[in-house]
Amino acid sequence: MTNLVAALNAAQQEAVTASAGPVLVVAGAGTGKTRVLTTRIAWLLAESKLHPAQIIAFTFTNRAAREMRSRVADLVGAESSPYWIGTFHATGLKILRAHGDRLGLERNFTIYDTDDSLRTLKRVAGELGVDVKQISPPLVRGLISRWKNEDCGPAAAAAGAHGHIEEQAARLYTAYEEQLRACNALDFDDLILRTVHLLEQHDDVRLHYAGRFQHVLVDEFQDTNPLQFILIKALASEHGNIFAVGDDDQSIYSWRGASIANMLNFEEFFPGTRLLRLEQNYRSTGLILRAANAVIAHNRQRKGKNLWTSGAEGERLRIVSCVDAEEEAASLVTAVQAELTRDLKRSDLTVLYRTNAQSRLLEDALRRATIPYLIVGSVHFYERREVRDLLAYLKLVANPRDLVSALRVINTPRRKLGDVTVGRLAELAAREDLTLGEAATRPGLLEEQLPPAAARRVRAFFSMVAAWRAAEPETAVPSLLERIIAEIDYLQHLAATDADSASDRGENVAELVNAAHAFHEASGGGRLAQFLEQVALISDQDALTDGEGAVRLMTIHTAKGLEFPVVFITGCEDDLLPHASSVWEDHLLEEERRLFYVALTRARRRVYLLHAGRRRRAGVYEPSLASRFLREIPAELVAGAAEAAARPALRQPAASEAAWEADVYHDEIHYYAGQTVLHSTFGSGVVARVEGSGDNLLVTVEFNDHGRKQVLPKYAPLRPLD
DNA sequence: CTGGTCCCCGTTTTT
DNA sequence: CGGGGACCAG
Repeated sequence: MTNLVAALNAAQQEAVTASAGPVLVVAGAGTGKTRVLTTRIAWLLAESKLHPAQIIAFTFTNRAAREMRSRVADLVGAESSPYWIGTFHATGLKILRAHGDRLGLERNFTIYDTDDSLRTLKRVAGELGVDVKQISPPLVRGLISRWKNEDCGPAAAAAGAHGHIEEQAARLYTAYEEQLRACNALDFDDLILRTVHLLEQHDDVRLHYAGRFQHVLVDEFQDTNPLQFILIKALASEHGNIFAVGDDDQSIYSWRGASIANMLNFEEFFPGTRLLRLEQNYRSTGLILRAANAVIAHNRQRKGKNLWTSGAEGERLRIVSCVDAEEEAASLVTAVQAELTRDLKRSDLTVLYRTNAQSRLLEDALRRATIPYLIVGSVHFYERREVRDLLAYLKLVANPRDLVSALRVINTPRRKLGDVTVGRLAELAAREDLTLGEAATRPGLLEEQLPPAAARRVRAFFSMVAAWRAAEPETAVPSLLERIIAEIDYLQHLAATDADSASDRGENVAELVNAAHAFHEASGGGRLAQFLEQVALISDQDALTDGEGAVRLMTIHTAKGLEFPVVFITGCEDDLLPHASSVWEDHLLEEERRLFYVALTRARRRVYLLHAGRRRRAGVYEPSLASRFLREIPAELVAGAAEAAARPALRQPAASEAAWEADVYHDEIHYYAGQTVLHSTFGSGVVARVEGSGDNLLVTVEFNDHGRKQVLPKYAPLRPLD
């Protein structure tokens, strides 16, 4: 199997062929991390004669799982590829579906996503009389999530709670857990937490898995949280063959409970660990790497490494200073258009930002310039109201105890079942320990509390649901969905609710139906429960990505793991990148710096760094300073302004000083033959000829050191020296 | 119970 | 500036 590793460099080979036992590979951005993981799997299968079922690999995103699966399949063939390659959540789910009964879980449990959890929490807060103005449900949800990720139950949370807010949150946590149990539902964190409990409390189950999996592989190990690490350790508890790949410099999820300590202390957890480093980068130009190295060197919390490349130095990074965020958007468009006149496709260009809110302005500008663009993974398809409504119907069909879904759709479309009626129904059901549907069909029960007309309407709704449920076993998922849409006259409901958005929302409904058809075909007639599972764990970077001809826009977080020829990093300003909430504490600031590092290292060839002197926040202009991270990039790596102008862009206010760079991008410079100009790469020269105008302006320059060149000022800035 | 109005608040990042 | 929730008048 030498051909497997022949094309790898020495460090990669060492990692791929490492002997059994704990291995930690510190793999910098673009050093072939995925390649090492996939080749390692192939190598294990071939060399150690392992069966595919003896290998388990974890990723963080579905996208990464899919890529790993397909690349392993390329190496060993689809038939011999491991079955257990997936995200932590998906893998937990798989295990819980198989053995959850040992924890008292019913087989058809529902997965509650963030929104479902929040609704549950709000309802519980109402019941407990907790003031949601004082104790905000999203905050509590965050706390509960953190507790769960530290394997801390309601009792322990209450015991360790500090202050009023945490005490109240712990109280809500208790009630929330009871609610989930009553609804036969698990939230995202439970998928891992319960799996851990299952393995801890039932040794036969632990042995079943830990005995079977001979090798545990983990991608993006720096993003694991303590709970995920416990899961990994449990699965590796029999043999200790753990192969983790990560980059401490790309740890950007500590807010989600990820602990860089897992990475920094790996060797303590696993004595005898082989520590390997991948530092040769195959992605970016030398200058981009030098910039990234220089920036990240300011962090103290790191293992330390230095990326290098044997490839070209490439072009310097370009800082684009703008007066305000509107101008930043305009400059982006100009730069994008300039790039498109080179040999690049729109999909080679990617625009990054810190917060989703920044995209609106950029989108507006791109739209005005009729440049096709694609937002990757912001408002998730499955989070749209119309999609969630319909999914709630399906969830209610699949799980009669799903209270959140029942409450969501009982009066959508309007059925004259308002808060009062529904509240009384819920009370009756709780009192009798019944589901809403059972309470509704129990003879005479509704009449205790409800007027006859209301009781009739409630019954009508639940008999409709019951009919769907009865039909479900022999109905294909897409047919069931179409039937529901027709019977509740949902498209009519959309039109009546908001005529403007009805057609967009209608398209989303159609898209959901398409997804159901696609699922039906792909799964060979899979059941409703499977469909809902798949939907629950998918985030739709996976769903709608036919953006070949579009410029991509996404958050830096979303961009992790991807690479692009040209990257535009927008909003390089203090209080945005680094984010305002993170500048006051060192370890938070370091995470922001890692984020910036991730952004830089996405680029293969060119990087644009845009920033604005002011930006609207909540409708009001606020002044913005250039990001401190820009100052951490050595001046000689930055194009144009670097030498002569000493980067005026980095000072504030930028109004007059920013004009120079703004000029470059706004093409307000008039060139003429005989003019002396300065080029960022070729140095100084004399203009020989000027042709064309606007975007097509072509200037022929006789450079002092590089001879005669034709230059498009649009993308190769020329600074007049006269 | 519905539909309208008003006001508040906000924004970090995601499985 | 925009969305969502609270509140009030039919």
